[in-house]
Amino acid sequence: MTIKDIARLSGCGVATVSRVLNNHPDVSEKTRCKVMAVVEEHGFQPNNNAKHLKQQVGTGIAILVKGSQNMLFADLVERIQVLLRDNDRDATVYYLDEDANEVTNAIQLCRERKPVGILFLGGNLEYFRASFRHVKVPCVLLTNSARELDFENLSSLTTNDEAAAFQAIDYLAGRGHRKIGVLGGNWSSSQISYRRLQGCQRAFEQWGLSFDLERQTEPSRYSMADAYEAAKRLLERCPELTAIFAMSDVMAIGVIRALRDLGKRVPEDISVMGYDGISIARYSVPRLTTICQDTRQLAEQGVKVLLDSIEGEGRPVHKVVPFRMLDGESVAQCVNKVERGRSK
Amino acid sequence: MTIKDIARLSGCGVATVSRVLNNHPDVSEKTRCKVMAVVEEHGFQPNNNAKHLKQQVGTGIAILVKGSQNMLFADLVERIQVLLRDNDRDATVYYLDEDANEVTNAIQLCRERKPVGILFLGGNLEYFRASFRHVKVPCVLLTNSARELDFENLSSLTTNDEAAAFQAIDYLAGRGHRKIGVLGGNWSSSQISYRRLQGCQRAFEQWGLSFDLERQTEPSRYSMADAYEAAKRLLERCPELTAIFAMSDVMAIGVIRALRDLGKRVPEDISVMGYDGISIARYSVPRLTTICQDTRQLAEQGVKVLLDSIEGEGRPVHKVVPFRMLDGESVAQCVNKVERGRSK
DNA sequence: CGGGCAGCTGGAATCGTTTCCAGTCAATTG
DNA sequence: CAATTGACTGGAAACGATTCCAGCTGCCCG
Repeated sequence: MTIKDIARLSGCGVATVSRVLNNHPDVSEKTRCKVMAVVEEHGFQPNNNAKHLKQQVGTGIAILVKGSQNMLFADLVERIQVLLRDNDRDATVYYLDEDANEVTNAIQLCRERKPVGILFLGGNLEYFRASFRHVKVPCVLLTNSARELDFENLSSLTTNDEAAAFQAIDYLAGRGHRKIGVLGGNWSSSQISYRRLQGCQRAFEQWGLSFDLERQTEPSRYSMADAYEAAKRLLERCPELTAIFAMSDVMAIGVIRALRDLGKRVPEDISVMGYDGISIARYSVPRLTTICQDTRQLAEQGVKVLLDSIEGEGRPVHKVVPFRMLDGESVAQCVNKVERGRSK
Repeated sequence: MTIKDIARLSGCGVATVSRVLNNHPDVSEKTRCKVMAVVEEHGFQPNNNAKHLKQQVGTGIAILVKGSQNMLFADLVERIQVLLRDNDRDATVYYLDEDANEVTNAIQLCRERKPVGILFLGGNLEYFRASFRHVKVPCVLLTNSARELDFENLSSLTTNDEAAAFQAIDYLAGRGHRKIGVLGGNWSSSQISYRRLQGCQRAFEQWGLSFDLERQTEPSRYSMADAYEAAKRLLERCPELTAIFAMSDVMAIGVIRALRDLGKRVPEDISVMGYDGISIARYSVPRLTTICQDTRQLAEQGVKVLLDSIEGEGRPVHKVVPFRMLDGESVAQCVNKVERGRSK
């Protein structure tokens, strides 16, 4: 069933049918009805390949997601999909392994599909530097800043990771914690983790707390399983900790489980601070005290920026969306006076 | 940059270039190299619209997901995407609201996109009866059986919900629980919930336990927030319960949170049984005792069945994949002798 | 009455591929 | 040496839409 058949059946030319289908103004009401009747009757749908071939555009948008365990991203992806659909766009999601090597692969796929725009969740700047040179379509990086790259087609939206991490540590220190462990991604390969770490360090300095990077931190993937193991390693090496800052809520869940398996209570024996503010934070036991990223804004603005870029609206933008602290039950006032007295 | 340019630059015909690009055998090694060199140099990618237009096929697969809160589906979607990618297919995910009205909308989109196959997670048979009449491409329904529909193009893969729910209740009853609440979807609109409910009822009968459908059950969406509220309503109405069976782990998390907020300990005061076996089950506090669906098999077999159908391999199939009980800490032996003594 | 114009229509060119088919060239064979 | 083969090759016709452009009305006005 093609446009030609419709033309034949409705007794007019293909051009007219096309005009009806695309709501062009200069076609008489009578003809429009006649054509629509035939179209309805046969449930005709124009062939998108032919359409896009002629129009020289795709409509599809690619969503690249790095680290599928990340529930924040799952939330974002869903919001984004809905928003795009409201704008008559549809999106293909590509999940990338947290390990880097699959990325070029995904970009390859992405280029084959010729999306008209790309949303990248959690990507590293290195990927862009290395592989996005030849990507010409507009691109929005979410939860990471690409300000320093200033590519012609690359915008970015992020939480102020440094400030958020600062506040997390500040919050813990303000409750008396002096020995705080930090669990996050690989500092050297992930800007996001690195910036959060910097925020931590600034807070430690400001409070005059010593911070031994080697001892008090432990790299981990952003998954419960990895964080579980990492927390055990960390606590074995550094048993004097009274609080742990996990750089994602999913990790925090793993950490809490690990602590309980070690016979420690949260928050009575040790406090845990999360990051992200995923929905489970409000339902877990104990409820997570966490840094809450604004997924609604990230999604809405991300989509808006991308669509604007696709429409050809000027220069890339690099925005920072606000975060807020979400109080839970996983952080307690530090009362281990005995411990602190004994140490040193 | 088109295939014609490549032809001109490499000094041969378009047909030859096309053959090189598609790895056809009858092209000399020399020509192949020459063409590939030009292709590499310019980073040429053939236009998929033209390709698919000519080949009369899309390669895309649509994944329809009903109820985005469902983490089991999130897990499945990711596995499926990876599997499809390994088979050189790419997929577009459409999230549907748990409310029905959006479905036709999605089907509309689906038809515009002309996917070559559809994977439907958690769909109701009514959707198919109503809206899938005209969908001609192969379709696989996951986590629900479509055996009774016997559409030409509709396969299905599911866990034996009835047996699984039976085992859940049987497990609880076997640990001394006599008053068990059930939290699930809307029995009348969701076959999945209904079959699980039937399994429950069979178990109650077999143990000779009374079961008041109105009092002891509470419908809820498959989300933490809804289950939280539903559990509170249920317990207010029916305070003598010693165990609650939640028809998804996500719901179980909400239930546990609600119970704690009511001052009840899990599992000491009241036991909670989940369903799905999502990864968080092993990390939550307490660890969930739950029915574990085999997501690996669901994904692998689902993809296999769909791809086979696309290749045109005969009749639709309706398979049942095994489940298993995952022991956690959210169910305890019922020792409320006082309670039981007092009642009646 | 004829020229001009507006409103509508349909033929045909176009988009970038794939693939059929006819053609070239060199090697092999009777 | 001519004929037959086989391995390659390139021109051109699809695929199904959009859109330019030319044509056909009917109408108004001078």
